[in-house]
Amino acid sequence: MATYSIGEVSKQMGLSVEAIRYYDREGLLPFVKRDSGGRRQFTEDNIQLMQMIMGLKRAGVPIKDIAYFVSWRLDGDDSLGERYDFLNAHEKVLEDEIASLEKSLAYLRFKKWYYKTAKAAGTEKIHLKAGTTQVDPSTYAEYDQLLKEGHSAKSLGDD
Amino acid sequence: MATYSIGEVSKQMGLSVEAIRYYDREGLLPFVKRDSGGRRQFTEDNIQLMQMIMGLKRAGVPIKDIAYFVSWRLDGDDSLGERYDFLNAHEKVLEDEIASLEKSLAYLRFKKWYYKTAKAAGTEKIHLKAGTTQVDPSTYAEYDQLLKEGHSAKSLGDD
DNA sequence: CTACACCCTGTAGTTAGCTACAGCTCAAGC
DNA sequence: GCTTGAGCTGTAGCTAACTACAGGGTGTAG
Repeated sequence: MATYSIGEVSKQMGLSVEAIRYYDREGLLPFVKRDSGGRRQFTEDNIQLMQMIMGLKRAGVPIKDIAYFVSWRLDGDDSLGERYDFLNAHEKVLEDEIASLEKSLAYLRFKKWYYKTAKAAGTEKIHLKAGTTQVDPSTYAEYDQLLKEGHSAKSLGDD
Repeated sequence: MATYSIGEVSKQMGLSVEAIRYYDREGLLPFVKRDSGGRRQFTEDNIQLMQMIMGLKRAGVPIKDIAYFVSWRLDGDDSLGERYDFLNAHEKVLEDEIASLEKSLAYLRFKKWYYKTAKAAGTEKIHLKAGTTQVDPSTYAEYDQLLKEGHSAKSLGDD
């Protein structure tokens, strides 16, 4: 069965060699065997597992939590319930995070429209209560109106 | 005009006093004046601005970048273009991040379905190529089929 | 047989975004 | 006029997720 060195895996997966060793130290790769000289030998199998692990990492799961997940794997079918619960909990975290980012994006698009129109007018004053740096309520009202008229938030801010 | 102490602002905005001082040190609050004893005095105006800044922070904008944005504000209307470009660039970052998280979420939901069905069968083996820890292609095919039949990814993984 | 690429461990350093003192000042209440 | 609470600065410490050596081993090619 073909095996791969840490350097090969590094290139294949786009991770630094140091990062892979770090993941190993943190308990993410307990399934990786060593050769007689103490070097890590990665099998196809191992690499597929690592891809799963990187999937969790991309999903924002902390490395310590992934280590738990991986250790459950070693317990075999007994831990199927724990693993399901773990993913379920993290699904919620991800959903919440996406929702929060969507809100931030909406806010950012409002601000884009705000600066686009200010720039067109040559001054930010058109949006401010006279003599302050506070945004005038009519600015928000105008934006809401435009959204109601069917303009998308994305298009409103675009130049 | 009413002003607020750092402690009041801390409670009002749900930030620690230390965090606010940290933001000030990093150049996020150059507009905050001091009283004769050197204490920060926040106006209503200041607080609205801070809320805008926290909006950018929630959107994942690094504190150093926000400091640039804030410093442009001090340049007045001359910097409206820069500020628009800044928000535009960050809109793209946010969009990409959301897209990436959506992909992760889809993956996580597949895994939930995978463990839900494995648990129901009592063993993960139903999804693996015999004798390996590699997922059998038929598992992916089955999941894709279910999605095609109109089941939502969210519902498929739910218990 | 020796150079060289690549691997190893262990330890130290880095960045972001805070948190936690230590030691001091100041204003208000009793 | 003294205590108390809140504020100040400056510096040190913390966590996550790496990165960067230093010092040493290994296996293959010429």
